[in-house]
Amino acid sequence: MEETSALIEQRKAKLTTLREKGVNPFMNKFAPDIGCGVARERFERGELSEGTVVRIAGRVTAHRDMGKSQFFDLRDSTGRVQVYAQKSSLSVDALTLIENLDLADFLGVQGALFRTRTGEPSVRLDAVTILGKALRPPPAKWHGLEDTEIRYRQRYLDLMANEAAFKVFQQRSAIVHEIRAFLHERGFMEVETPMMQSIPGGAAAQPFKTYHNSLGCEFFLRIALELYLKRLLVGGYHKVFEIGRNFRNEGLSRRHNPEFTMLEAYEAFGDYSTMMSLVEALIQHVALKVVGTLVIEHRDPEGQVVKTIDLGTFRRAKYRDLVRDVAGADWFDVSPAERRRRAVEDLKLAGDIAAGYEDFEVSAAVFEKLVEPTLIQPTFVTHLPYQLVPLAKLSPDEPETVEVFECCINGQEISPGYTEQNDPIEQRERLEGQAGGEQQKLDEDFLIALEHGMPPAGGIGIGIDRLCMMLLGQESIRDVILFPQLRPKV
RNA sequence: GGGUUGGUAGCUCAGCGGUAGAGCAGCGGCCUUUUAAGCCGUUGGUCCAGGGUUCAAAUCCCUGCCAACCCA
Repeated sequence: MEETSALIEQRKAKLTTLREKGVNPFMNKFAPDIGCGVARERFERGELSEGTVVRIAGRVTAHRDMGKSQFFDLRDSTGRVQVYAQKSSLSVDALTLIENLDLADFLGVQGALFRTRTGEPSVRLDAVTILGKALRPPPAKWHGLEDTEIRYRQRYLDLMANEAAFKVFQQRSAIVHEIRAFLHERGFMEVETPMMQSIPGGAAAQPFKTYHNSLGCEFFLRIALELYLKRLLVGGYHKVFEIGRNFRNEGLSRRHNPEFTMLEAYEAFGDYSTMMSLVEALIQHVALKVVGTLVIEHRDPEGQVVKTIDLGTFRRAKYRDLVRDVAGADWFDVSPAERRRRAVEDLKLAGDIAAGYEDFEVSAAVFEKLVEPTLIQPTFVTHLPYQLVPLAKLSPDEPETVEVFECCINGQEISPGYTEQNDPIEQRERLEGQAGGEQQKLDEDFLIALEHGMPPAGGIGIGIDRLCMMLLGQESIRDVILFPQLRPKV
């Protein structure tokens, strides 16, 4: 970006002026003794008294020039506080600095706390240091930055201009922190497994390819964590989890980013039922700690509540019952050909049902298109057809189904979980017979690991991005990922 | 991949065949407690790119690029 504008030239000229007068506009160090927002709050609460000298540092976000009196707002990650400078009492250096000040510059300020006539908690500037000159103008101050493309491509500007966005990513960080705390508390060990895999497994998805020069072979970026975490159960760890990036070479949408963050956790001697309790407790823990409530409100841009999600109770429902609710009580009693006809003609799913779809995939399309989007309140969908989940164990009571749940909230699948298959012979058969006839290679090493004996176990995955969308009231995955993937700009 | 909407000053936007506009920011001036400070003055443009229609195109048409939303 070599483009120049008058605004940049003006700022550069001020930079030169500062240098000429012996002021270093990019000071190496300034040690604040309190945050801007903290100083303001503690003064307001009476914990700091008038006259207390504070050292604060932050970005200049507003400047009100009264002539001999100068006011500006200094902002850091804790908030903002007003600084007051009386020109007549400034040193020559400080005066030079104030006169060459621009919005977005970083300053270090020392001064005493006091209240202005209007009662605004302020710092009376006594000494000032410029810590980092901004050569480009910041986005406008009260419209914020609305251009979605700039918000995503230059997220730092979004964070600078939009307090709501700034807060979302602080909360996302808190969510991940609380998930770790919750799992550590229950004795889970965090591990890291390969992102580059020669056989990508654990899910049905298109992988990204890459190449290792000195090994001279292709690798794939992982599409799931599952198969490596189960190897660790074989190795003897009983409770493991990983939070990490998965990569899927598929479309982008409001709910899909090519790289996304998953939690997977496995517990030896657990099953899908104990894992359901774990997911429920985990989501409730995180909601209470980060949002402070189990009742999550989603609002439209005007601030009207458009959706309320009650995390207090998690309903349990069977897959087949939910499909029957939308497709007819006799849905599973008619012939496969009739089901396909009804799906295409009556339910208008022509575009969602490929010619080669098998019978269970027709029902799966009904579930995905007509049931899942309606599951706003937390629902564990159980007893899925076995073809959908080749890595889970069959239900003893209903052998056409597997011991699996899909936890749907906010109309999206947020967390699958199941009783993990630990029979190596059956696992091999299931993987070999996997649906869709995809030429997916078998991960022989994984099957060998199972042959060495894996304890019965329950496993879960939680899509962290979708969890954040649900908890933080964001309708686009791009609003909970700091740097979402966009087409590179030439 | 298809459809819809959008791309104009640093930011937010108006203009939709006839001289390129506003608010804020910037620059100059006034003001010793302001806070979306105020008042006076003022600078600033590859109207996303390329082609076409026209006496005349930001505006109409075509192609392309980028984004958002919807659909697949």
